Amino acid sequence: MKKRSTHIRVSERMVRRLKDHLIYDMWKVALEPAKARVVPVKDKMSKPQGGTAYYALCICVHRALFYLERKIKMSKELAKTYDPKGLEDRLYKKWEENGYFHAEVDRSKKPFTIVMPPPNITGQLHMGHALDNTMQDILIRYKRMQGYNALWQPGTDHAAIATEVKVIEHLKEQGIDKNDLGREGFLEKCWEWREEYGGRIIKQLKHMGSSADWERERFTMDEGCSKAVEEVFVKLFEDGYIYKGNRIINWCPVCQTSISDAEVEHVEQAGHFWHMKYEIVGEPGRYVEFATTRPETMMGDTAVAVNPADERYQDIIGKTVMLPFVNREIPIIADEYVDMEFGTGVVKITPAHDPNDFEVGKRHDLPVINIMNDDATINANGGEFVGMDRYEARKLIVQKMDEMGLLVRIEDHVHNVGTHDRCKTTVEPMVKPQWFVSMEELAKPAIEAIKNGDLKFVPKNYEKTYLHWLENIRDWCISRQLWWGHRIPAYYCPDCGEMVVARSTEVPTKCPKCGCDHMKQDEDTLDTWFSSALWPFSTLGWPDNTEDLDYFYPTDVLVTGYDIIFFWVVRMVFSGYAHTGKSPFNTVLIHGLVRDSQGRKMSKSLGNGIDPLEVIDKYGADALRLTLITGNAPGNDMRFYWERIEASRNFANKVWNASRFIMMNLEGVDVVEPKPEDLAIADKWILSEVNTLAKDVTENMDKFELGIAVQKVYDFIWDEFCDWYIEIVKPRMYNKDNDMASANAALWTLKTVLSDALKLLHPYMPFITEEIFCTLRPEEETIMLSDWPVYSEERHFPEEEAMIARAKDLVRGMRNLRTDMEVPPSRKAKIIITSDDENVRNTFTAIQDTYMTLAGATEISIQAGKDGISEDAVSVVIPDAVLYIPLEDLVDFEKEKERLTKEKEKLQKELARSKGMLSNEKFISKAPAEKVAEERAKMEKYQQMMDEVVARLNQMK
RNA sequence: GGGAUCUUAGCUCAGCUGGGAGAGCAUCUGCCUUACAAGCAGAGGGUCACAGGUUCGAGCCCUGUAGGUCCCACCA
Repeated sequence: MKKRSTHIRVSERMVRRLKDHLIYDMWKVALEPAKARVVPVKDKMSKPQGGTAYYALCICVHRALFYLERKIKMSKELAKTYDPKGLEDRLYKKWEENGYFHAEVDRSKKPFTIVMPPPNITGQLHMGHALDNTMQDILIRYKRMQGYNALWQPGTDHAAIATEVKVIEHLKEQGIDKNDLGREGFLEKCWEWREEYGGRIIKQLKHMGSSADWERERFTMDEGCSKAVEEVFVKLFEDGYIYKGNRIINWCPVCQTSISDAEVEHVEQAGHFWHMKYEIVGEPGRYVEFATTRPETMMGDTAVAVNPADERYQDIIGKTVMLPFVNREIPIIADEYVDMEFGTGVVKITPAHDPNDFEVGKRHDLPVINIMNDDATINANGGEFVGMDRYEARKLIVQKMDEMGLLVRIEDHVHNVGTHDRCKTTVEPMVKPQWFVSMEELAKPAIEAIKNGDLKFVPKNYEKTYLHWLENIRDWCISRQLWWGHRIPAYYCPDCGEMVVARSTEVPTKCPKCGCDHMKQDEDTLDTWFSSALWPFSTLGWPDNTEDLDYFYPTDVLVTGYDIIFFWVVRMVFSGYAHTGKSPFNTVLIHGLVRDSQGRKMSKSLGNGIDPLEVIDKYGADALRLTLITGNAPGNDMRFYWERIEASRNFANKVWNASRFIMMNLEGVDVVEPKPEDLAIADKWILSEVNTLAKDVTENMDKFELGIAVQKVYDFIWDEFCDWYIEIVKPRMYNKDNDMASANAALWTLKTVLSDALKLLHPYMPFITEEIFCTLRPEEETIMLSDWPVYSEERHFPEEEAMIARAKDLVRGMRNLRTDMEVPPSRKAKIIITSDDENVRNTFTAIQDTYMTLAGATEISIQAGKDGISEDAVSVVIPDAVLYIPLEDLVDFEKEKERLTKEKEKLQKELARSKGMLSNEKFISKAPAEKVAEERAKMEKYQQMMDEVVARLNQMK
């Protein structure tokens, strides 16, 4: 436990002054018994502050002690600053132990379901998770408070490649090679690794305050999910959507597996264009010149192609050229694919190592010659270059071509190179037997879903991205040459080659064709996303027809980043339609990336990532959550910087202190619901404000405008509740007038409004709100199951709102005047309010106690005319009234004139604008009547204020 | 090549269906005031990228230009 002591913070300069006056030592002596000490502060307060020093000199020792006693008393009850440490873990434990997160089928309630995007078991919590999970938690907590049966279904993903790479590394450290262990042995290690580290990310998510139903935690490779995967594979195969084929795929030479198109990231790279030539057979000295970015593939060339319409090459179509090194004669063919305008209009065709060439090759029945091994070294088909790495071979080939006089020139060239998004290795297109999902038919309902409104994206513009991808979809390569993952349920007969696809419960022991008894399962596993695609329903029990599935499915909202729309969202949607007949969710809430303060992507290699756990440790989870949600439009990337976290922390502290103050005043007092007539105008006003706030926040949250919603709560608590209401009711709280009913009403209102505000804030800042709520209302068990505030017409008080608006105008006018005229706040004054309007005068009388203290008034008199106002009073014009303050000795007439002139200019501008609009006939005739009326009212108000200012100026002459 | 998106105060960003430009941070001034100096009260600061158009009225809608970011795409 941190030991607390009370500090009096003073600037170094003040300490010097105090010492000069011998007060310092006296002060220290006086502070001793209170165990407090004076701490000179270097930072903010070291700037010269004449007023501060002056004030300090005036403080007598007794007064210092009075404050100290109070401060010490308060620090005993609740810490002076909000300290999230300790408190967060304690509250989270309470929530979890009480089962607040758990959801069971309950037909009397409406379900609300979110499936958590399963984090990789290899993952460490990063800002992306933090944002994603905060948004989900906000929605879940909100709906739960609204009375929905809210289920947040969590779990983890087996992350095939990532995990396999991780475990291989792990084994390497122990000197073990994957292949020595064999498939079974390796898988055992993977499971062990998962046992040890796989739950790490879940623990970290809990630090965020995530209220997921951990009792339902799932894993993409657990029994149920695996069953779902198998079922889907078999079904899709039987229906003809899954096929095996020898196609050109993206091969990662480092991970040694095929990858899908979505996993290929195109990166711009500076490379070269090598212009080379092949000699035409039978025409010595005649060459065809072409350009290539990848000379090393030339041993796999099986043709040279030109455009059939290209006049330059008409006479050579059908001839052959000689391929150097391997001395193979290859044809010159004509194909539309070749762009005549580009380069020399000649393309070398390498069907085994280029997707386009593969297509050309198919059209022309060209042989496919693979020249590479799985690790991207040249194989036996590469003649003399066998065994070399692809880049090494490239260099040597260029050199040798040059020596043979076949290299024409080298050009610099920037081009897009496909890389594996996980390891950044340049992918090698290769022809291999792989499994595919035929997408065209399956995509149709997913496209239709957007068009018929079954599925919508927030923000909406991502629907275009989604549709564009689906409308141009290509078949999905689903097989991976990995061990960790769902093994493809296909079985082969080694004798006759027969293949059977079957559920594990129906695997044939004997080959159905030749009857042999040694069927072997396919070595490959499935793409990780194949199982994630089923996540919304596999976690609820599918393929079995469970109660959970029937009740919680389809889910309501899916929250995820725009970066995995193609990987995941698209695949979940088409899978949902294919296997359950429904879209797996009706709304996709998309968020952006969290970037660093300079707008760069946070990445390990740059080392610019900010660890959410570090932020939580320093500022608390609530501050982190608030920072991630505010100041950013849905779907946009956001920058993270520490100043923003501090601002959030400051807000938490504000909430903490306001609550602490209220609770201190509630101590030992029995607060009861006041009679309606006991509620003061200010009470009704703030009750009305929080009532409207509940409506607005609910509306924003229903539209998924989370940032706007919490911003409104923030503004309400800080500006309206703390800076106005609490200040207004302080005299009543202290019960200076000895009016019990009034004090009770004030305290009751404080308590009520604070409770509602805390509830509205709870989804965003769960910890601090829970801690305060439970202290404020010991009879309540938790805020997270309390009722969400609902707008009620009975608590709508427009008249009181208007009245308090007048009080604010008055106080602001007084404050401005004090600043302009340099009247110190300590100087209290008499205020005379004049207004011709009786109603206005009555209002100012009625709300006198709301502004008297804040305006720094000792006495208020309200009158119609200007009788009895001394000539040298200072005045402020506010809507419908003028304030006069007799400050004889302080009035500087020049300053006063200056002030009023400035005011006049301001009003003139406003008046000109208003008059301009109203004298525009077209505005009068075409704009809606209410707008015209509004403008007219404004004009009248300005005119009236203007008249007052002018009258005042004339009087001063 | 196609598409999306952005350009608003010194910085980071809000600004919902078009109706008097906002916040936080930073800056300046005054303040230890019966919760909070992680605070209070004031103040300054913007031709809303540019050019047209629609409209009584445009930061917002339309067209174009410039610049930035991102996604998709088979130009060797």
